[in-house]
Amino acid sequence: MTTTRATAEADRLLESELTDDPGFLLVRARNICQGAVATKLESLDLRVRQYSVLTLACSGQAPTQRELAGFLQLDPGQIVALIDPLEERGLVRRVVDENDRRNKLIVATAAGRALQRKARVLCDEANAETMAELSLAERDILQDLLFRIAF
Amino acid sequence: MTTTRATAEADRLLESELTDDPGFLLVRARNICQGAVATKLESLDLRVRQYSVLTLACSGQAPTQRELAGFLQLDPGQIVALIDPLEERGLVRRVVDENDRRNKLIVATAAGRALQRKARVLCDEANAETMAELSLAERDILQDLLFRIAF
DNA sequence: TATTGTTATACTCTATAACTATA
DNA sequence: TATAGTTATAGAGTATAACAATA
Repeated sequence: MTTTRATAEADRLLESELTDDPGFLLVRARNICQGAVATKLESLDLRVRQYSVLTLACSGQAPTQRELAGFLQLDPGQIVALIDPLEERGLVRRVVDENDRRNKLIVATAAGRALQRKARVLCDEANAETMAELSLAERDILQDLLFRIAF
Repeated sequence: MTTTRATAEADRLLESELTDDPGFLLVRARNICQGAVATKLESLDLRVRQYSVLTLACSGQAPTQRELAGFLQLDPGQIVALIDPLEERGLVRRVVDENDRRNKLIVATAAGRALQRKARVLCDEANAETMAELSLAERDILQDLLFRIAF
């Protein structure tokens, strides 16, 4: 995402009622945050989505691809293309669930866990930059409010 | 966006540290909100982006296409394709800026203003649904926090 | 020379449906 | 028959560069 913050250029547009639209604010905040994270993760050759999958694979919950799709709000068809490169790089493995052989459980390898720890640090940095204007208490409040919308 | 909330299916994944990542929460909240708004606006044959442009065109600020691009975090090249159908439908007009004939000012027509008012009502409904779990005071807080990240 | 809008192109993301293997 | 994963395809969204008109 090369998109500039491009704020100074059009300050007068803040007059618009769009500025009061929480949906619009969510889109802008998400774009800025996503852009910051994506930039940081480039150094590890990871996409934001791949980082999400890797983190879930590290959770110890051994999610199925179907569960990943639900949690990440993606179609199951997209999960395949998301996991393939991670598996090729040896970061995660697809383990057939012996209780139901249709399921493939996604689990991180040692290399995957190591990379996830590095990525996590970069993400935290990016998020801190994005929320630099907010106090730590405000960040906690935001997190709580977003969680209740998101789940 | 057909994406389901798909929460019940993978509640145990909430254990993952991803749940504490404000970037991930922003993405999920934005997806849910965007989906609700998009569904509502379908009845007016409006995309979310088009609604944003239309609202800015109604602001009385007569933005240039360049200013719209900055405010909406889009490349100038995309603004053309965004405005063309609105102009064809007679909702906005491109007015050459006589002070600088390179600029085209985007202004809403009477029909555009009427449609924007309808769309605004639908958006408010969608946003209210998205934030149903939050008290009115909490919605104000969220709006403030998001604004400070977004601008 | 620099900037606005325009056009074209390629790439990513998203949505949909059909196929296979297991149950 | 129903579900999990896979594959293919089309459409929407995004990034990039070149061009004409204007400054």
